Amino acid sequence: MEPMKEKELQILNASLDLFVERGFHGTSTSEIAKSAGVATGTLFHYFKTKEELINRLYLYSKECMLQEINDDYHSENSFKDNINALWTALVDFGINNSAMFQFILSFHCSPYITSLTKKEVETRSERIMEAYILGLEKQKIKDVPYDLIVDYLWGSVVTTVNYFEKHPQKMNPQIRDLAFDLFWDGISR
Amino acid sequence: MEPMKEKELQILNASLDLFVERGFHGTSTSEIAKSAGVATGTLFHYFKTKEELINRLYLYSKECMLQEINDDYHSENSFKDNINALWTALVDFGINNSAMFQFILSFHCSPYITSLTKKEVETRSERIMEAYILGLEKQKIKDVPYDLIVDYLWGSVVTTVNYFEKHPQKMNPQIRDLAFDLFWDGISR
DNA sequence: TACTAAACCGACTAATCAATCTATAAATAT
DNA sequence: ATATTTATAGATTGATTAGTCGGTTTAGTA
Repeated sequence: MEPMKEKELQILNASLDLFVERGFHGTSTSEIAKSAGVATGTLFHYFKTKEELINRLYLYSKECMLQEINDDYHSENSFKDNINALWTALVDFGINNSAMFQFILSFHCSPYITSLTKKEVETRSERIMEAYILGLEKQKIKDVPYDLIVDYLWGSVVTTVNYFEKHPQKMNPQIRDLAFDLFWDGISR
Repeated sequence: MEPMKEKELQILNASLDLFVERGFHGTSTSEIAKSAGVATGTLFHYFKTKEELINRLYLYSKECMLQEINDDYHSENSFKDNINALWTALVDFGINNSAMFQFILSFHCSPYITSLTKKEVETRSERIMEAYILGLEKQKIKDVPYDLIVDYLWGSVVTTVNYFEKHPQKMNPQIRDLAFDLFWDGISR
């Protein structure tokens, strides 16, 4: 991604919080501009339309998340350890970037995100996941459609992050590892 | 719930589809009225405000879902069989009532649903789940916080329903049972 | 210093929104 | 039969919206 102007980032960050809180149509461009400390004219200088804003915001958020799991794969580690590292990185990202995580969650199947944006994100996502995927040693994992396992991993991450959001006092590595076991013991034979 | 006038139901059904497709603020009351085949005046006769409409729609949807799992508990069956019946009933509801399921998913933590509505739904929900909960025999289940198990069950249902939505050709009882095993083997020791 | 282009501003506009209002028609009660 | 309430419609209203426009400031460059 190209480096971003300061005001552009301010607008992205302001709209991130507002979109999560009130949704796409529930947030007016003037509110975003005010919250970002810029004029509406400036907003439309950086983003041609409100739709372009949310699409760029989606790309930006996904990019942030993917960067977190980019360097976690180590071929010398066991398959379980690698999956655990991936799962944990995603959960940690969700906890430390609550708004971004919720945004990705809420908007990944939203009609405002164009299919072009989705495709761009998916291609990137698949390339990064590839390393983990290749390690999918069939003998240790149940004979279940590959993409069901992937969806199930993401579902488990989402459940865990939301659980920690709801019960912050229970947020500790022990329960986190316990939650991973719920996933791992489910998929392993 | 009280019996509903015909037009009231038409409005609820029309708004269900539109809210899922375009969100709360993305759907205008005039669109809802048109799609329901009534005038806007009629809509506001049955629902004082747009917010009341979405709250009543939420109650109505949850009620439909809870009715599906109301009579499935049988104390003479094993704990696993009961949990399986619950899980399967929820997945089947999600498949057969796609819009309602997505609506519940999207709006259960939405700011438009008042805390009063949420409380009303939760109380009802907890009373129905109680039977299943009581059967939670600790010796068969991992020693994990009770509400994490509940969240994890719901997460597993959501993942499974969405998977079937995405891959309709893979929607069969075999894969459904396989998905249940992913959940069950995760929580059982 | 003088020129240019990009960044930035906020008043403005046409469209759209939730909700109201007035007017009938239908149903129910007396 | 008559009075009263309820159901329905659609035109209307004041507020709000996404996006524009003309002008000003800032930053880079010759």
